[in-house]
Amino acid sequence: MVPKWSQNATTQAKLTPAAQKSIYPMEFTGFAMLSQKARYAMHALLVLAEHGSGEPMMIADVAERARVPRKFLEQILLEMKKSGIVKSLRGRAGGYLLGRPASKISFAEIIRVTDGPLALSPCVSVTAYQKCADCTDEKTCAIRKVLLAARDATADVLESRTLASALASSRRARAA
Amino acid sequence: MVPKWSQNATTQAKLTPAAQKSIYPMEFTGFAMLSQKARYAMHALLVLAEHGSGEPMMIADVAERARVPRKFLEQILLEMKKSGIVKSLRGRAGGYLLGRPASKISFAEIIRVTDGPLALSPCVSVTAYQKCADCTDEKTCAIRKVLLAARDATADVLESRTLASALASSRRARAA
DNA sequence: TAAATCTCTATTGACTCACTAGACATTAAT
DNA sequence: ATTAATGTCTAGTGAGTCAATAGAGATTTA
Repeated sequence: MVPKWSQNATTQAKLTPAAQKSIYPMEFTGFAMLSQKARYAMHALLVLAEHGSGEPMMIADVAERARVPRKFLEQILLEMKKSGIVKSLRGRAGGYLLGRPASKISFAEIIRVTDGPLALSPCVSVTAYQKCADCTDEKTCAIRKVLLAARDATADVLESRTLASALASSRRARAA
Repeated sequence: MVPKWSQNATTQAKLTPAAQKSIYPMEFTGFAMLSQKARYAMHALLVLAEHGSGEPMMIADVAERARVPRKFLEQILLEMKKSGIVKSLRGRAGGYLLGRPASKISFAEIIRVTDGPLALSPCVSVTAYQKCADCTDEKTCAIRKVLLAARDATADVLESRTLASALASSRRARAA
């Protein structure tokens, strides 16, 4: 039950093939753990945000700067495009650009696209609500109240942090 | 990419075998979604909390009251026992009891046992920290700050809510 | 027309999830 | 001492997910 990445190094199981090839040579488990895809997406979008909104940036360049496997990044950026987070230009001098100012792209949005809703349970999801099948009374459910509070706390943080604010805070940290 | 449980009913894919048999006939996806095991654990522990600390309660009874498959519940309670959340009596008139007062058992603890750390990334985990492999400087990482704030927000909520407080709030809601 | 780019679908191997099965150990009543 | 009732433990299973990889197709510019 103990997640593999919480075991100490000597007892650690062998790596997944993904992890062996990936720049993240660890196994992750944990109920709220972001997928590799989400981490890749955040890195790539920060690269695009840093690059600015002048010329488009080619997938290959983004892949290199963000250290994301190129073919995987293609899929990720395609999803980002479908959700409006980025836009693309095709053909000869094509590439990717942010779809909106970096200050209008929150981490909550990025994570929802790659990994789905933030809620701990469908019955507390704002973007994808569903009643639990066994729940006799949602108003009095002891568990739902807790999960709702947890979701709201997470969402508050992730909605308020944007690519722009993250970039700014990291620049501030670097300066200091 | 859109998680299946956020699609509307008519386009919903067929259920997993687990979901078909389970009392939760839905598919879940979502980065922070609790496992079925965690939900079962919370239900079962609330049943034990409600039952009180007098006589032990048999697995079979807990399973029925909490509506959890009996064999699966055995495994869950065994893990809970190993972490000290419950204790058991073996033999003829055996059964399970909470290992501590319900006011000393937080949801954070339950979830950590069933689903692992609360952190969104190993580098922000308090209970199972690990450095990310690609991270050149943790102090200036744009992403880490966001994930850390999210983890802290979630943990604050889940650490503060206990079986006792959940039970009380649900009783209050029922009275109103 | 060719070259460079993004777009889309399919496939893969290792792993996880939610169980299920069944043998084993312990205790209390008879 | 035996038996019945309980918890303990290990292993297995089928469907599904994750993190890619492969390769053909569409679009644009030179």
